[in-house]
Amino acid sequence: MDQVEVFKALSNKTRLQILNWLKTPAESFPDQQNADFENVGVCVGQIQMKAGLSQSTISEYLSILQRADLVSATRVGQWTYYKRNKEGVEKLSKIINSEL
Amino acid sequence: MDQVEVFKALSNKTRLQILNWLKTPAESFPDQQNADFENVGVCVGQIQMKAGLSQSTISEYLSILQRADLVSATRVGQWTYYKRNKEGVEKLSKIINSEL
DNA sequence: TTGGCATATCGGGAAAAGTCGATATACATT
DNA sequence: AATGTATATCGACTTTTCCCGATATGCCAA
Repeated sequence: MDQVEVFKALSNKTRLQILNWLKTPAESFPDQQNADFENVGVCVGQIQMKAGLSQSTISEYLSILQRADLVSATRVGQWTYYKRNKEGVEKLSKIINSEL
Repeated sequence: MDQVEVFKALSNKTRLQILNWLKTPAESFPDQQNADFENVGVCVGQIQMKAGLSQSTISEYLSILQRADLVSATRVGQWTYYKRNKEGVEKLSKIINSEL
């Protein structure tokens, strides 16, 4: 894992917010109450609406977070669901505690 | 504390290295064996030599780390000694564990 | 198979970061 | 006072990031 890439992914207010929303999706996205999105995640459109930036920007932000192993994506039909990647966040936490 | 500013400070290979060096200065700077720099820190020149970038760049990098509360500085005569800021790093660790 | 959504990718303009050499400042020594 | 040394700041240039609109792709329904 490239540590710099992870910190770059976190160097943006909106991306930090997204990660924070995905930590507690039920609270952050109360409108979407159909699926068990605790397991699948939240689709791009919901995140985009809440963030208030353009669709292309949010799509790119999510792939930046994914490349940093901070979220994972699942495609279902025409939707892509993103969820927090526990392992990646824990790895980051360990790096900070052991190296910084 | 501005979280984005902290992550930006960490979004650079050299700055990450510096922080890592300052975690164990005795091992990272074996040449400088006079003072108790465990308490005071390491002067800019030593860090610059080890990093291999220009003096102005390292000076700026150190002030970026300082603004992010990751290091602290002490001026002694014509030298400025930088050391790791335990509190700042711990605060960062807590943010990651509670918000991301 | 055509049209409509959801998402991804592309191209670009503006702003910020990376990095340098030159210069300024501040302290120490003679 | 003059010189030397350590660090900080400035100005400039290049590279990267931010964020958009436009377009492409992939999937679904009629």
